[in-house]
Amino acid sequence: MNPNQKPDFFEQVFQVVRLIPVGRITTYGAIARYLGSAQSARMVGWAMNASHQVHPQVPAHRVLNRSGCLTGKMHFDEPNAMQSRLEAEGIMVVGDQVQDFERVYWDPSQELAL
DNA sequence: CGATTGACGTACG
DNA sequence: TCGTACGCCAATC
Repeated sequence: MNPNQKPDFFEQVFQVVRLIPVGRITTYGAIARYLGSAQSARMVGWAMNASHQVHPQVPAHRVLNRSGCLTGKMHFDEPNAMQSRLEAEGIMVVGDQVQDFERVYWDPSQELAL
């Protein structure tokens, strides 16, 4: 990376994603909104794309879209990895869609509410 | 430098 | 209620 280690939007996203508890998930929009870029949910997804080469391990598999669908499963080393990890954490996934989405949903602006 | 795409979300039909 | 269209911001072609 560049020596200009300013508060990158990407790093901000990684930080929040890492705070997601096991067995819980969140959405791109929720993270974007928490960072103040509510209308830049796409940037969150873009950041996730870089999360593979970043820091320890960013639980990108815990980040889904507003529908609770595993939109980014195809971007993992193996499309099956995302669902497998979610199921391993107790999250039921059927048809690339998370079950009990509302129950496992974790909102940073709510849990990390300032 | 300009056009297109993208791990999304909201609005409209 | 479901399907389609448009908007945002940044990176890549």
